[in-house]
Amino acid sequence: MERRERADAARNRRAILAAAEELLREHPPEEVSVERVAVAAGVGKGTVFHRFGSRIGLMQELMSERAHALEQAVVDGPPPLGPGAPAGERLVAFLDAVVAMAARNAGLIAAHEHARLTQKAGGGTRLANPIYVSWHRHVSALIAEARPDVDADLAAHVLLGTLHTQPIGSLLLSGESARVAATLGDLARGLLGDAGGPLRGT
Amino acid sequence: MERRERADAARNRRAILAAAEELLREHPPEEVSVERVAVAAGVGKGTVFHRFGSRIGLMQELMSERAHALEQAVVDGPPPLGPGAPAGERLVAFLDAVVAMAARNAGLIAAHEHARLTQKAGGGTRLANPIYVSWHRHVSALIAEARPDVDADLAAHVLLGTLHTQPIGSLLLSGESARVAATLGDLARGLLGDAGGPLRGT
DNA sequence: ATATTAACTGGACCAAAGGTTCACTTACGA
DNA sequence: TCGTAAGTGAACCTTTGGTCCAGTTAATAT
Repeated sequence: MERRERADAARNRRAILAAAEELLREHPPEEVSVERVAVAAGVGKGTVFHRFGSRIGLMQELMSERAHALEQAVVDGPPPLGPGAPAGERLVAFLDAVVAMAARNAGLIAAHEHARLTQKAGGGTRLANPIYVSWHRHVSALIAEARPDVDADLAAHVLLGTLHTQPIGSLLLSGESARVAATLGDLARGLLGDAGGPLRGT
Repeated sequence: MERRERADAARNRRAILAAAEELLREHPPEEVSVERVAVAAGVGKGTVFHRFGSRIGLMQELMSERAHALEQAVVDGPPPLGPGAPAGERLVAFLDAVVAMAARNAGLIAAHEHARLTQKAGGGTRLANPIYVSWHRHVSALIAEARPDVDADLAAHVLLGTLHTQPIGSLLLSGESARVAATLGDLARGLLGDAGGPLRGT
């Protein structure tokens, strides 16, 4: 018979995630070692690795929790985020939503990036991050739909990759996410050849 | 009297730089430890740190060598890279040149990024990298000149930060720099509201 | 209730890498 | 030739991601 997760394991898993979340909210990622998370959660280091495989695994689990809501809104939700609106509008709406999410989790994103670079295996492509992949696919598809003549795949990497970048990361941390959303919107509209151009607000 | 660099020190410095360059050309950055560079250069690890201060210091020295030529072309050289051409043209020309340089040194850029994330101090902003700062200032100024209404500072970060991003990095490594240059050009032209829009080639 | 078992646990342990120390050596000016 | 500041490099330190494994325990079968 299929055994489900043991009660104690589930409790510890939640304790670890909560501890990591809290530590990342109050400390820069490079100060949040796996061991420290384990201590804060009241478990041994081995347990953390047993459950999450690696530092990256832990970060990814945290990311997934957060990304799930956005994912649903895109697939099922009402326009302009969900299906139904024109591609251009959906793209801008999605970028807004992603920036908002990134702003709320700037520390976590930085930590994930930190973990990725710290790891040994060179194979640690960002394409191994399922969340990034799904976001990229979405943005890329929207761009291609609106402008079949541009390199949608690459443009999507530029727009999304920005969020993993340090100068933008610190802006998000300092609460200037509106600027980031506006600029990404300008770039996207410009790329799609929107007649209004990058002028915003006017 | 002012003493200049000792002959043996100069010899070792060049040996270290050459060894690092060679190793980075043939191995992914996370496999090129400072110690390995030292061994390849035939010196002790302490010497490397004495000369360059840290892993980042070493990488930055290598970058500077490469960036110097481009710097000159921008300040002194003929248009459209140098002064004289309209801002929009200078911007596109500069992005082309930067992408070309990044393509030639993709391994080095990845290594620098790797070093930055590995270091302890949280203060390791990218703004501590003088080359990035000068590039950013240039791009930002050009954008502001052409379109005073957009957030030039941030747009410049998006355009340049892209080059430090992993998906784009691997494209550069695999020789697809033309795509990268084209897409950055599309984005820049779109942002500047160029009538031609992002259509290229047509 | 008891036995069985597979999953869970956690602290000791390991290796890699950046960085520091310091006694020793050496190039260079006087 | 001599004094010295600069240069050198091997041993050592520390941190951290990750592994090991012997002991523990929750869930299931009898």
